[in-house]
Amino acid sequence: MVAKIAVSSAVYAMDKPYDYRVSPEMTLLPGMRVKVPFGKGNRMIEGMVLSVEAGSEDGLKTVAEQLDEQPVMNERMLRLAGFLRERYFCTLYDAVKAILPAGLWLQVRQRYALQELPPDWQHAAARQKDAALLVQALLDLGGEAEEPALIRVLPDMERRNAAIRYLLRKNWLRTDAELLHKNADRTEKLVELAASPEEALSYAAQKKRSAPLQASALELLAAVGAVSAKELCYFTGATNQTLSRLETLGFVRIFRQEILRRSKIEPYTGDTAFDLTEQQQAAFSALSQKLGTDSPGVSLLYGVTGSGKTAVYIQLIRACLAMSRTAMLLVPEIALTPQLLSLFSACFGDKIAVLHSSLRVGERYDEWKRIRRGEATVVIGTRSAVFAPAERLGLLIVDEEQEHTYKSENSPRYHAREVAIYRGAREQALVVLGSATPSVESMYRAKQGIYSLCTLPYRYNGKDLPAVGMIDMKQELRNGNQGVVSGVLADAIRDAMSRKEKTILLLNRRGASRLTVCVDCGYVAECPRCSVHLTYHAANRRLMCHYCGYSEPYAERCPSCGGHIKQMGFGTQRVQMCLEELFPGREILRMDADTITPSNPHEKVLSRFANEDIPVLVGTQMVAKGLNFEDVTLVGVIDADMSLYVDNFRASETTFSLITQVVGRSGRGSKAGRALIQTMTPQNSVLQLASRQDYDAFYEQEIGLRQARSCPPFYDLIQIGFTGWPERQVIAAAAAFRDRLNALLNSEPYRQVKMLVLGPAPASVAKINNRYRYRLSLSCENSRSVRTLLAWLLREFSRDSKNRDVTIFADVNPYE
DNA sequence: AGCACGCCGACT
DNA sequence: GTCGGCGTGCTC
Repeated sequence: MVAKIAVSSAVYAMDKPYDYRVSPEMTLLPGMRVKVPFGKGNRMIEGMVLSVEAGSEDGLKTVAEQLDEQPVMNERMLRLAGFLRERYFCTLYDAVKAILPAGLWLQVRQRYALQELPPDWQHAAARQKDAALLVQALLDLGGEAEEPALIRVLPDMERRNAAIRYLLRKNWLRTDAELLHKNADRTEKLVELAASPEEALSYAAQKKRSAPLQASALELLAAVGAVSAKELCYFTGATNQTLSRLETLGFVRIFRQEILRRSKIEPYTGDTAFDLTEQQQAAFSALSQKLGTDSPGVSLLYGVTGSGKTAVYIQLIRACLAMSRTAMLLVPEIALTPQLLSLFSACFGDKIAVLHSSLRVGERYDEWKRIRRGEATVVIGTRSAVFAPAERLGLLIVDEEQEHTYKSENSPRYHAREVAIYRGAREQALVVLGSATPSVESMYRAKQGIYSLCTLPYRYNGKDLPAVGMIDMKQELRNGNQGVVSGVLADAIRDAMSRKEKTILLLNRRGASRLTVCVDCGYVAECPRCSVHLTYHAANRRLMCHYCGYSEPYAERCPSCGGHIKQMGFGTQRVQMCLEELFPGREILRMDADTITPSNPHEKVLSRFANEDIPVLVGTQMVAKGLNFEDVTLVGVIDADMSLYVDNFRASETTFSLITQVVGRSGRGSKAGRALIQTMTPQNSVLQLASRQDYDAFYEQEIGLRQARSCPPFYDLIQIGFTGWPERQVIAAAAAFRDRLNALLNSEPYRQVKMLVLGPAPASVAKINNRYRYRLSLSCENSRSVRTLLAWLLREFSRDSKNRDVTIFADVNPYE
């Protein structure tokens, strides 16, 4: 028999199914993982069996080991892997890894080894027939075996376990758990002191001069005993190299451990029998009609913030379960939706399975198994949950479908919404895209009739949307206010405080960060390996690079002229300080990537804001989404322009969506809400429309621009990325690729393909880790023939020895 | 990517 | 003469 196998070590240019001989004693089925010898050195690598057929075994290598007793992917999942490969230019195995849970690679295999047996062991075990059977089998296998081998000898689990216990008790057998394969995704590298603290400290004192990093790492460890490698590097500036040096010296032990973290589901206290409003009922009827039909298609559920989309979701899922089909709800970010989780758990109890990245590997794997066995019929999760092995899928909901978190940043660079639509079509499941500010692409398709459209135009509580005011920061500057909080906003906050109402402030600071500059000579601290500025972290008093992890100690004096170093620009911290000055004695709560840690998670910050006497919450994007606080009546956007003037065709859409969402946080309770937007460009039409919450007008304006610029939804944008060193070689390689592509586009059969090729241009971060990054931008119809052409060119590029030092990759409709 | 093969320069 | 530099080509 011949198996076609997708191998793990294949890079894109050499990715194809490889044929292997299957020995007769192996029962291989498609969807099983295997180990196979590969390449000249016959090193053992992982593979996924795609098919097993009779055929010529001439010159084939043989499958070495079977890793699964049962297939872990069914035919449909294998087809999905093929779809990902074709659509997102990744290898088949990358697709497999995206589809399967990380826990599958962390499966613990019990390994058993025989110990020295007494000479009369057969006699001693005469009354333990099962145990004798296992011992004989182990002897035949050379004294050692793994669980599956013992299962073959003694399939009955109860009897097998009893026999094993007996042998372990007698010390005839030893067992240890062998990690089959370490998937580092959700494990954490920990460093622990291996010597006594005294020893470590004396070595540290001695090496203070010659190896200051080793010294400070040891000092920290002497104080705390064990710490994650990441934190250790963060606080001392040590690198992994420092740590491995300390390990070889015998001062520390480095090991991996699963991250222990799980967001608990808070009990839900409200009612779970929903009386749908008229508009909700209308949407529900329209959507539920499609459930269970032959081609239910895709529906866009466009409901303004607070219109009650969740109630519609719940009723739809109930209807879907009633047809004994399963349902899936994708959300942009689990951590931000604790309220949603408790609601769903109240409605569906044990039927729900929750999948997201901050689960422990084991938990994630357990949830995956529950879904596969059909025990869990409602799947809730983030991006990768779209691959959940749900059978008889009837409904796929993508909530806040415009969110960028649905797009994967690394290979396979898939978009969960697109995968959901693919699955929906394959599995005859209804796809519902929900949003208060739909992506322009989805709304366009709805208006074209490709998707059906359901609208929830009114707020659930019947309240008007908050009144929104614009504050011209240019005017503020002219009036001599250099601060980050305008007089008008400060007055409004004070006003809200006096009524014991609360304020949320959004700092829209995507991509922007503080600069560390010398006020005397203008020196700016930059990363030596990347083309970015270093940012100051107060926690460890170091300047850090967010891209490569480089860090250096913060110096008070300029390294080039000895002048004064100052922090420029502002972050949430600066806003917080500014407010503390304005309102002495009042606590100002801050929520951003720096303040959210495992010991201080979202939920904790949010519950403090809800329950304590804290008048203001200031934070980044994370304060914009999904929060529901009764007494928040004021929302302020500190710098609305920030995300507007970036080089990205989605900038307007993102800004519009963010401002609409955060404005919607105001006035959710009984009192009317208000919002204030600070901007340097109050005349900007996107801000104007966002302040009026006028999505329809925004859409009309934006769709025109998209058409004029050949952007999605009219054409797909395929970005070809080139990274390497030196810079001119990267540029030359990108230019050569462009010329080759243009030449092909000018000849048959591609003459009729419409494609606009731009570049090469440096990527937004032009250098990371000493590798230069350039890209070509292709605007084109994303047809099969275009993809085939690009796939072929990508392969050719990698095979060309001129491009040895340049790596190439494609990204379809990147968000960046 | 990784690994071996192969063809040239610097050494015991 | 050989050890090893890395350019080249292939992976069932």
